[in-house]
Amino acid sequence: MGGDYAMITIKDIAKYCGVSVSTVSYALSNNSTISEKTKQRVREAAKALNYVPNSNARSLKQKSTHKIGVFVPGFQGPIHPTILAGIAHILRNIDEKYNMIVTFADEDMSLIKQRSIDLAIIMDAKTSKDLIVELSDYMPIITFDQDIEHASIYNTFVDNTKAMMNLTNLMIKKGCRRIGYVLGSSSSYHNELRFTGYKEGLKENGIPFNNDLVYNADAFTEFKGQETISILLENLDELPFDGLICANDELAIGALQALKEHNYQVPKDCLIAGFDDIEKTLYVHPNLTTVKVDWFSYGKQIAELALEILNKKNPNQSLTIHTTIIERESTSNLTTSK
Amino acid sequence: MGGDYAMITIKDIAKYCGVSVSTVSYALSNNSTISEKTKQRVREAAKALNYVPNSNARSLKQKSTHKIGVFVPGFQGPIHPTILAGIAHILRNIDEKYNMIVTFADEDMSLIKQRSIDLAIIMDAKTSKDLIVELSDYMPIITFDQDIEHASIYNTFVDNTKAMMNLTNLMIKKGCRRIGYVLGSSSSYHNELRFTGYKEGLKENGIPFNNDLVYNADAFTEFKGQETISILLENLDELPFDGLICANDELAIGALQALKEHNYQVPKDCLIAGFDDIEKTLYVHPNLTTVKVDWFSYGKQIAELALEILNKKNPNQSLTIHTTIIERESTSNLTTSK
DNA sequence: TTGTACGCGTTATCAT
DNA sequence: ATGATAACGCGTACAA
Repeated sequence: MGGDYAMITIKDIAKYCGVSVSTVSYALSNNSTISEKTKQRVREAAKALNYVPNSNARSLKQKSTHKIGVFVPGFQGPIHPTILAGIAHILRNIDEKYNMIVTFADEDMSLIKQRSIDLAIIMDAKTSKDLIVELSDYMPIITFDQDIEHASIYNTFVDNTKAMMNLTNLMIKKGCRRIGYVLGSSSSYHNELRFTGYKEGLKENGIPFNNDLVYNADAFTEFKGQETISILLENLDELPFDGLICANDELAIGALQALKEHNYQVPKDCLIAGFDDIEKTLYVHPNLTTVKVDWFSYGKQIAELALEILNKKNPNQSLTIHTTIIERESTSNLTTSK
Repeated sequence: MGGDYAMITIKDIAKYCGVSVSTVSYALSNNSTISEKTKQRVREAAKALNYVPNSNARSLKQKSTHKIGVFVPGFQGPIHPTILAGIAHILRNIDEKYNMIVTFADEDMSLIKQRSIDLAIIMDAKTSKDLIVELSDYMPIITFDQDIEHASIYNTFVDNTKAMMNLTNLMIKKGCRRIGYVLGSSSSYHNELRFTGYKEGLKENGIPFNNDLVYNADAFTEFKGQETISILLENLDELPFDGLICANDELAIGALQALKEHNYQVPKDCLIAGFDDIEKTLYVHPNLTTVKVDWFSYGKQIAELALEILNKKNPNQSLTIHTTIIERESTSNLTTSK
């Protein structure tokens, strides 16, 4: 028989202590005009009565909820959980308490418009730019992988291009001279950025870009990676590349499979690398060199950005997240030098 | 240059339309005492001015937030994401809108005590019973795998025992007569319940329980499963069991590995099954029979329970979630009959 | 040092 | 059919 959930208010404390509500309010917010003695009495009463301030009343009055909303497309996969943990880590360790509340991104984003939160972090790629701009009328917005120049919109990015440049550099340093590239889905923004990084990496090292070494899988799946490279190798007597960079790990794992099927050995005959550091990169043989984003650190950076915004520190409106290359067996030394 | 995020209130609409605030409020809530004409005018003004009701003011007045809080230990793994999707699925498809808010379970559960939500779903096993009981003073609480008899606490369970009974029945039906059991971590509640199910399954079929066929891995890991069975088999010429039930999938996968290493064939020489339906059960050979909980459906059931509670329908305070056996190769027919 | 009074935005009661 | 006004719980300027 669910009860009535009686609520204790400062009024109750006032009555209990025989003082006015404002005295209670002042005492609880540790205002210096209240005598230490009454403060003590009020605090004890508050504890005795199990008083907790009503957040709705407080938010209404202060025009601030002390809540940060995170809008995710879903909770699947390793990325979002880790980012959320990073955000929570920062938010837990500050004195001024902020609650992190997570929700599915939906059409209307009502939590924002109804002002249930003070700041929104939109991790959902499907939310349209127009909607984000509209939402920024209500509160500051932090985006992920969007590029919207607008007041009170703060964009965060993974530096895909730089990361792929670094990977290309690595292969060249390892002795590769004919580096192939497997493209992912052509409609993807990431695909383009990563490809650019590959080309810039070559350029930086004075290696001419050769379009014949670019293979378009037009998807980010293991299957397409396998198929693309398999079809290629069927008509060739020898490997056209001594290194192969793939737009993501799935493609690389598929390509690795295709190479094995055609009796080429990695990393003996060619090096191979992917992007994203998915779990499976550890299970394949040889295990796969890849680019990893430190999502936990990213979460922490977002949370710090959020706090700066809320504290009106006018932080930079663009934040780049750095990446690390995870070197594994698939790029240990090349032995054949053709 | 963050702006000031001007807020439009019913006051603004009232001014705009030249009516009083109460008229606006009535019009927007479609009260029958307001003429159709002014309703129309007010609605248009609201749309023109981009009016959205302030949820804090509304909650303060109505003593209800229309928000449901879900407290999770983390977002890792396949279970919680799926449950959340199930909850969201129900909450999206009702006319009376409720927002789902997800948070990490922390020490103080301030969102509850501050009345930022109307009902809490606590999915975190670490939250103490005492705290849950305390929290139930503030609002209805739905728990997971707890057993707390108390007003306004609603417990939900997976029926581990029944599931394991069913699995034992299946093996017996397939011809097994000497069924072994691998225990998981002894401190786990689930471990106990599942073991009970195994014993009851035997009993139901008139097969005496034999403690020599119980192997204690004392953990839920693949490694411990492998180790436990491997050590066992080293000192034996033949298999002591013709079926092996493991307290979870990790253990079963480890045990499977050990059997292979000792040149036993599954399911030819013995059947094997696990519990949880983790993804890897599909990748091992033979792929693994297991017990699956339909977490999406569970999420839907929780959400429906929540709505019944909020609508004062006085639902049952205990909800059992059912399971399904997923039959795969590891329990196809036994061929050797010793 | 403490109390009175008002406002935050909304809804609901009571007049008009 | 519409408007004035009180109330929700809290915070704070001002008065005492």
